[in-house]
Amino acid sequence: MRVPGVVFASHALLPEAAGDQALLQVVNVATLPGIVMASYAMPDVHWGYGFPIGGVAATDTASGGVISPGGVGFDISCGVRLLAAGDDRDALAPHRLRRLMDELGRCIPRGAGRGAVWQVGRAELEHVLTDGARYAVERGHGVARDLWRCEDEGVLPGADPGQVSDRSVERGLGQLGSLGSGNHFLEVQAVETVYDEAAAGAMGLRERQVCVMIHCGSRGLGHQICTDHVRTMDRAMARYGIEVPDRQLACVPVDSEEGRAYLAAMAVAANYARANRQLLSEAARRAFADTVGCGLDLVYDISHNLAKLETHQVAGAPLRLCVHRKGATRALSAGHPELPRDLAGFGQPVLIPGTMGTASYVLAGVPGGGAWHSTCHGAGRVRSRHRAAREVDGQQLRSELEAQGIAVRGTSWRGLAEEAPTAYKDIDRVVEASEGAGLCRKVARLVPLGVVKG
DNA sequence: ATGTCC
Repeated sequence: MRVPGVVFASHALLPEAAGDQALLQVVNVATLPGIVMASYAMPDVHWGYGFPIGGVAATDTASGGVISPGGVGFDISCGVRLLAAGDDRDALAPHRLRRLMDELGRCIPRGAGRGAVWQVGRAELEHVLTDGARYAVERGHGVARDLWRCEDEGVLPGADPGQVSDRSVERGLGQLGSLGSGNHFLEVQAVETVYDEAAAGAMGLRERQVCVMIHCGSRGLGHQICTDHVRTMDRAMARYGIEVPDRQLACVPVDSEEGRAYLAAMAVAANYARANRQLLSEAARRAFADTVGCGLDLVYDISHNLAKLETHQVAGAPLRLCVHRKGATRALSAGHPELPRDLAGFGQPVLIPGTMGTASYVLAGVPGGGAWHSTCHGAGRVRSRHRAAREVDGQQLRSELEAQGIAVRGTSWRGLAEEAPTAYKDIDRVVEASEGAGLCRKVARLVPLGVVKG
């Protein structure tokens, strides 16, 4: 290990599921060339590809620091977007909620492969890949204000479609504006508790308000980009004299041909993911307008799978770092120049999707935030998909959720069972540990009214 | 996460 491993967690949250190698992965990441300060893990840490999910690692770009696709994940720029409705939950009587959920269930494409809100050709897709959500808005899929409330204003700079394989583009063509599967969802929620009135007010949130949370990523396009660049780096590593304890940690110097190629391709996938969430927002807006007649204003949009080049003070000197966040969310403190002007006094909004049927959170960045201003990203899995599918009956789970008043529009019974709340850590404990560790503070807690499940 | 193996 070149640096220590630092795990932010309560004892109860430490990964202990049989065979969960997450803490070994924290150790493995600590061996990467150029890593600075520590290999960090958030309270929702669990076993991932190479890096743990919930891992944060920064490398010094000026002294051979590496970039590793495993430190971003296969679902590049997977993230969350929250929209606030004009209506409060009191206005959403059961029959109106049912109509709304039926319409969302009809118009939100989801599941492996199939369906997209926006059918584009190659030329149009290329604009999406370089200009992300901004291009979607320029083409009428949203309003200018949406972009002010997106991380990076909806566009990650430096995207080069020339670094992306034909196969990646092919996979991306038919999926623009779709949830995908696994833990991805679109939920109708209500604000249950506001912890910080001033911050919530600035974000446009109040108690009892209806919201829409969208959790999805870069679909097959991002997956293919990760696959392609892991293979390239696996072959190139030896030329740079790099050895890693796990082939899944394939990496190259940030400042190398392969490193720059990955970052340019990663930005392509990030822009696809941001446009994807923008298009799904527009579909949700149409469904709300048609069924309950109210609008949806964007609260924020933020990724939890990304590497970014950031300048941080290390031992009193500014260093240009490549900060990998995989299942970890950036959480800038108040006053940072990258924050939207009207939110500058409150810290970066951090959107935490809970497990299906449980709560979700809005958090904010705090001064002195550790781990390069990062915090948790969600509940964190504790049981494998296989085990959850064996132990949970999807149809029974849906009945239980409906009995709690949560409308469910799913895709497959098995997929529903794999995402059972029992397969995940308790989101309340994860958020409590994150706040307790000084990584963020609570702004609001939201509860589900209806879920469209990928 | 992922046309859950080109």
